[in-house]
Amino acid sequence: MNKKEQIIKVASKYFSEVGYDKAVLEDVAKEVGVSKAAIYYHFKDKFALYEAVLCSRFKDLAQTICDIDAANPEQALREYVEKFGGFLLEKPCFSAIFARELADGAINMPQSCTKQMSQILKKLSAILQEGEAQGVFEKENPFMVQLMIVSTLVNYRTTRKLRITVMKNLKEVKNIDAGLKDIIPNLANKIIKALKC
Amino acid sequence: MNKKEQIIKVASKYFSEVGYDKAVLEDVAKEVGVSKAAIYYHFKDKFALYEAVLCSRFKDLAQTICDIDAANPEQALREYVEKFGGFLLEKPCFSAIFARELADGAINMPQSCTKQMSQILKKLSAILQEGEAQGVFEKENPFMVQLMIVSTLVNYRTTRKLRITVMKNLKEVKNIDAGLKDIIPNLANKIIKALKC
DNA sequence: CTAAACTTACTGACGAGTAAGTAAGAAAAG
DNA sequence: CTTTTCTTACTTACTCGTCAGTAAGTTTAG
Repeated sequence: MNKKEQIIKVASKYFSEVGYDKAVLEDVAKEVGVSKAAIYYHFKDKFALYEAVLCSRFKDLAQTICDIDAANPEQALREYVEKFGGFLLEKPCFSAIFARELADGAINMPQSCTKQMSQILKKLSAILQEGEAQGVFEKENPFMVQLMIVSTLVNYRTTRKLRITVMKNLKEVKNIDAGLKDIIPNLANKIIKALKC
Repeated sequence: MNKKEQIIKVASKYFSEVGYDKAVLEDVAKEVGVSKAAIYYHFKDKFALYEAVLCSRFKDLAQTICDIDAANPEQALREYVEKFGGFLLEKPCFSAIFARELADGAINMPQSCTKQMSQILKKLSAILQEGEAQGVFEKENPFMVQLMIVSTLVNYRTTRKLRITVMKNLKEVKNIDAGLKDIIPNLANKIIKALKC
């Protein structure tokens, strides 16, 4: 791994943990073992570094999603959820970054990333339409379905500590929580069930 | 409305629009028509102002949710989604604030607010358990159900512009999107269907 | 009159970004 | 071949804008 990639990786961690505004390039630099100015050697500015983080992740995610090729719409939708969830498991920093982008309305998201998001939604929309055409799924707003999947997954990741806090306050929900990995198949089942005719 | 409440209201708008870090007290002060120091007269610091915004909203939301009293679990769950969504419609600034808190894992959320969140989840958990006991609903992780409802609703609100951008990129999803108000009953139906035995 | 509710004019910490420089290696010139 | 020049990949030591917070004072309301 070259230095530029090291910078991207460490920055990705900071953007994830503390968000864009609180992520400080001096901290990133120290952890990589370079000076802050070295980061400016490789990236025009802080935002360019953030873009580098975002774009590589969205590119990989879109590729993962567009590679879905299932025998039927139900299986395709299951794979959609599983592939999405699997990606979040594989890239631990991405959930929080994604969740913050959703929460902020993605107003500063580079166009290449919104393009990838469009491709991702296109895939989901195609699955839903095929399901509808085959009489397997009811017609449904793909944006709402997308958010039921995506925001649930990413926020499930980001709210881990919050859930523990909430559980401490309540007796009724003890030992009910699970990790992200465990809810992926569950969520897939629920989304499919919600959509089935 | 007294000055303190005006400050809370305007601050709520800024916290919603640009997030905590980017919300600048000088801007809040100008819009209220006071000096920044006057804000410090009423609130200890910026975070205390944020807490005031958060706590009043969560208190009202928890009250709204805990007042749900339906004849059966299915109706109760429907009301849960409708009341939650209705609250977000009534308090336009709250969705983005809530979404950012979820995305950040609510690590700085005051205890009184996490307490209210616990009460809200307690209500949902009770509805789900009653539904399970009556053989109406399958057993399900209440955190996941909560996020399917809450994160979908709040992020539906925050991603309005993003959805327009995404729609511009795609031909297949034209004229499919809807406002938050329109998806509330739809989401309720889908959640209920997903959970029904 | 007093206390509450403000004001102006700051201070100082923080962090993004930069100017000027250096070291090492590669390429070009003689 | 050796020396000069150029390039890449950094470095230190800043600058400067921003904004949270504050001191000292003034104004307003009761």
